[in-house]
Amino acid sequence: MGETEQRLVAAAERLFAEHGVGAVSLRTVMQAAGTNVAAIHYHFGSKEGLLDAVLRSRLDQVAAERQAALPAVDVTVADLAHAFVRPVVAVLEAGGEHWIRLVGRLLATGDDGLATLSESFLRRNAAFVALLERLSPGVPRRTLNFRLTQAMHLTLTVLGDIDRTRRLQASDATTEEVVADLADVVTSVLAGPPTARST
Amino acid sequence: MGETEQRLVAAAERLFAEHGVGAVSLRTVMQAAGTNVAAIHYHFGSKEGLLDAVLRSRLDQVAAERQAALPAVDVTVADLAHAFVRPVVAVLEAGGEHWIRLVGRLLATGDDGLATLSESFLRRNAAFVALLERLSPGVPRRTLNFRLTQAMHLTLTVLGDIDRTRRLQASDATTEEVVADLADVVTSVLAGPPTARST
DNA sequence: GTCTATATTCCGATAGAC
DNA sequence: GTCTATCGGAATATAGAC
Repeated sequence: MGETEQRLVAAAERLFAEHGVGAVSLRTVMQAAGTNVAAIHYHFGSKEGLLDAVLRSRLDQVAAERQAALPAVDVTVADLAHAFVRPVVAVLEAGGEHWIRLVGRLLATGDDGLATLSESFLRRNAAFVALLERLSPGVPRRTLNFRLTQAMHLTLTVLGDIDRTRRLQASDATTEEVVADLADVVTSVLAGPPTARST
Repeated sequence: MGETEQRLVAAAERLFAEHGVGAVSLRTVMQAAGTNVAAIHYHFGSKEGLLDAVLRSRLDQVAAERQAALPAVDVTVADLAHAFVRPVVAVLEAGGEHWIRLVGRLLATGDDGLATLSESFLRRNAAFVALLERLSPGVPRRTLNFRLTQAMHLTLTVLGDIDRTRRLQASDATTEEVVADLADVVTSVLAGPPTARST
C-alpha cells in the first residue's frame, strides 16, 4: 500500500469514527490527508470502497489477537470475560481507538459495511458461545447469545471512546481503571444475574 | 401544536431513528409527512430545531414514568434494575420505540442534542446512584457511575430495536422474553461481578 | 400557514492534462 | 499516480404568491 493510501485510510478512520460515515464528506477526508478528491476514487473507487479499506486495515490484527487469547480460556467466567476484552485492549494500545469506535458505531447503528464485519466477528462468537454454554448449564442459547452480544457492544463502545466514558463516569480514572471496570461489567453480563446463580 | 407539526415530528422521529439524523434529509421528512420543505423551516427553524422538537416530545412522558417507578424501590438490586428498565418499557408500549432508538443512537454516537438529553436524564441518574450506593458498600463512586451508564446505554439499545436484538440472538423470542433477558443483564451489571460478591 | 419557485452551497464522481 | 477542472445532482435555506 502506497503512502498516499495509508494517509487516506488513517484520516478516514479518524473522521469516520468521530463524526460518522454519513456525516463525513470525501472532501473533508482528502483535505485531512493532504491530497485531492480524485486520489480517493483512484485508489478505492468510491466512498464505500474507502470504508471497506478502513475496516479491513485492522481486521487481521484483531483476528490474530483473538486467536492468541482463546486457547488460554478454560475455567471461570471471569477468565472468559478477560479473554473477550483483552484483544480489544490490545488493538487500543496499538493505536486503534478510532477503529474500535468506528466498528462500535457501525454495530450500534446497523448502517453500512456490516457484511464485511460479521464475516470475521460472528465466527468468533460461535467459539465463545460454546465456551459460555459449558459454564452456564440450563441457560437457553437465546439468553447466552443475548449476553455475548451485549458484552461485545459494551466493550466496543467503552474502549472506542475512553475519554467519553470518563466524562460519563464523572471521574478522572486511568485507562487501566476503566478497563478494570469494563472487565467487571463484562464478567457480570456473561455470568448472569445473582438470583440465577444462588439457585 | 398544529396537526402539520405533529405529522412532521412523527415522521422525523421514525426516520431519524431508522437512518440516523445525519443521513436523513429534510426533503425525506417532508415527503413522509405529506408537506413541503418550507413548512419545516417555518415551524422549527432548522433541522436541529426539528430534532429538538422530536426529543422534547416524549421527555415529559419518560420523566413521569421514572417518577412513578422510583418511590417503589427499596431493597434488592433486582428491584432497582426493574425500576430502571420498566419506565423505558412503558415508553415502548406507548408507541415510543422509534424515540428510544433515536435517543440510544444519539447517546452511542455522541453526536447532537446531547445537552437537551442530559438535562433530563442525568438528574435521574443521581437518584439511582444514591440507591445503588447503599446496596454496594465499598464500591467506588466511579465504578457505580460506570455500571449505571452502561445499564442505561444497554437498555436504550435493546428496547430501541427489539427486532434487531432478536436477529442478533438468532431467536424468535417474544418481547416479554427479550425484556426478561434485558432485566437480567441490567441486574447483573448493577450488582457487579460474582467474584466481588463472594468476597 | 401553506404552497411553488429559486438561490446557494456542497456532495460524489469523472475527464483529461501531466 | 497525482493533479485541476468540472459535471450532474441533491442538500439546506429563503423569497414571495396565495
